[in-house]
Amino acid sequence: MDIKIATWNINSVRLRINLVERLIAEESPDVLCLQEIKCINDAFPLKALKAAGYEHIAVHGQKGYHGVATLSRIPFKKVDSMNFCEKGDCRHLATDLDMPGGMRVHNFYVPAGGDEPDPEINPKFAHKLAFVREMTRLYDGHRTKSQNRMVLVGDLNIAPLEHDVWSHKQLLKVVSHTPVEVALMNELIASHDWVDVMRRFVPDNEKLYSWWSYRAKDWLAADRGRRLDHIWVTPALADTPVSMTVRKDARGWERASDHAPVVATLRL
DNA sequence: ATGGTCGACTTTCGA
Repeated sequence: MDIKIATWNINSVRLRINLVERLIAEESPDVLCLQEIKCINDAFPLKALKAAGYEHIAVHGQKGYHGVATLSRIPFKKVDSMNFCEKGDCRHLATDLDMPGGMRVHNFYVPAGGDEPDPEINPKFAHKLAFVREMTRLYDGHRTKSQNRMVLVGDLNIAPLEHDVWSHKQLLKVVSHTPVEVALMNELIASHDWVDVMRRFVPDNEKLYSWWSYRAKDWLAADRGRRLDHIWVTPALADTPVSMTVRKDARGWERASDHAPVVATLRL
């Protein structure tokens, strides 16, 4: 069987519900992970998304900021969310899919980290680094069987490779591509042997982005993007990815999010 | 040259 998983930082799900519906109509993913829903659970557009074919919806929202939701055509066996950095922010959902062999889907919204790339003077950057460190310790020690087949997606707010940004040199001191956070992300990847699914399909020496700033006069012409969104799988699923698409066209839709959806299909 | 644009508990903050 194939399972199609999509991740999208929607930047207000209420404002862009029509764009979510459009992506669903065009891609029909089995699982859709949203970040920055920016609403409390009660304000989440549950009815519209159920009508779009998602009977199983986990929402972890808060007022105004952050918030994640995982929509699925496959039932959940279990839904968890971890509280990182004891902040109470809604930045994570883990859903166990009820399917042969099982599969756990982690949906993450990592703190952006503010502007100043010095944790000594910027508490937001310190929070980001602490958050990624906590992710590294997510499965210290033994994993359970349900933690064997895992997918981790989301807006991780870090572009680790040279060609994950439009200018490696010019972004070395820009939060999202600084050596300290890239090193932490690499530790996180190594800690669970995560496989970078996007880079399975696009070589490391080719530019690959999922986010383009709102501030550019012409985002498409300037093409000063960064790869902040990711799809990773554990080694048990390393041989399953058969396709991956960054829906860059969605960045050009009317009243778009600044992030493009990333879609991958796993063949089980 | 140190901006620019979004969305939200908008007159400010987070991204």
